[in-house]
Amino acid sequence: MAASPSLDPTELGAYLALIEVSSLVRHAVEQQLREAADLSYVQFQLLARLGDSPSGCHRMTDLADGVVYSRSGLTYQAQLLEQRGLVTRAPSRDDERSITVTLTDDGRAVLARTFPGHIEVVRRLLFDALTRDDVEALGGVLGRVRDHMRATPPRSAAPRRRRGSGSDSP
Amino acid sequence: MAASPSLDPTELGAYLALIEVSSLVRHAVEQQLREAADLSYVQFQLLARLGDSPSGCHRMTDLADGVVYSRSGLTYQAQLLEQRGLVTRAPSRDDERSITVTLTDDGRAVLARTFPGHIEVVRRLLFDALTRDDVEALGGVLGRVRDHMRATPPRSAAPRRRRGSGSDSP
DNA sequence: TATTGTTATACTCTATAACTATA
DNA sequence: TATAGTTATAGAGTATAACAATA
Repeated sequence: MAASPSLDPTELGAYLALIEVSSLVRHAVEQQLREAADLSYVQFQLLARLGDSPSGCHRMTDLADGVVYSRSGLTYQAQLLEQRGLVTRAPSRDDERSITVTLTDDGRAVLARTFPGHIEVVRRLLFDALTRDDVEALGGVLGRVRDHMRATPPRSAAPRRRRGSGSDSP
Repeated sequence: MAASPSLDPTELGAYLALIEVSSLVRHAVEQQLREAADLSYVQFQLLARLGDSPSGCHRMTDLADGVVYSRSGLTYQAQLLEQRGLVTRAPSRDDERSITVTLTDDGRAVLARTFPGHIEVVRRLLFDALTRDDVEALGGVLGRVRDHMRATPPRSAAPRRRRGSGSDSP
């Protein structure tokens, strides 16, 4: 397999541009979040995801699936947020094994206070150079990629599976 | 400040897709590099950049500008590569302050052995869902963003400047 | 037994500041 | 003085494995 694995120059260029752009955006955004609210990007993502939910809460597992790659990593970040009083954690009534993470008023306030600056950085870095057509094209293509990835065997969501390339039958 | 900072839904969607896609690509690629050659992504980038150079060498500063955000971070990674015999470091004849980093034969071999698998992951994840037009559009737009970013005050390349938004008097 | 989550631990990476040496 | 790079140090983040509790 992987006989002629080279990418077209066009593909290679797109890949390298993706890496460079996303790295710079990520870096700039992390810096802004750190200064504005002393939040890591993961922490911000957790708050944003909770804030986006109508109920303002999610189970740990749901959060882990969308944001972080290991459960322990999520536990770590959630603990930090809880210590700062930005979220609460409590067992779910639905399923006693699950923990429901809920955004507090303080957490919502921090989110509201942080979001504008975050968006500002993104817009300046990412969108100021683009036309509306560019933005639509970018979102369209990346959305397609995202859907493809979500449908693809997600190495992360299957901590059980040894990402072995064939016989993983225990 | 930042009175109406919200992004269009289109912009927000493009941004979120960019973050999710780049995170997943990065994660998958890092995993592959770690398993295939025990390389971090930064280390791979350094090797790739050196391999891409006609002379097979670069100054530390040039490498730092393109790959890493702090000089000490680059020193750290370069040391690891040197310990493994994948690069050499020697003072430049041109400017005795500079260190010239050179890819060794072993380094080139590792690069050659690692690149196909790397590309394979990228293609499967990123390009299998895209048409040629998609790829061209993606590369075009991201290339424009990259150019814009490179022209923009690079917070990273100016470790001296306190990125304070006006009065940075300590 | 399978799932949810935590803990303990070890390790990688990164950044800051102080330092040396050359231009 | 400014630039190129290293070192010391400290801290954040992540993953793995072992663990407890619920379904």
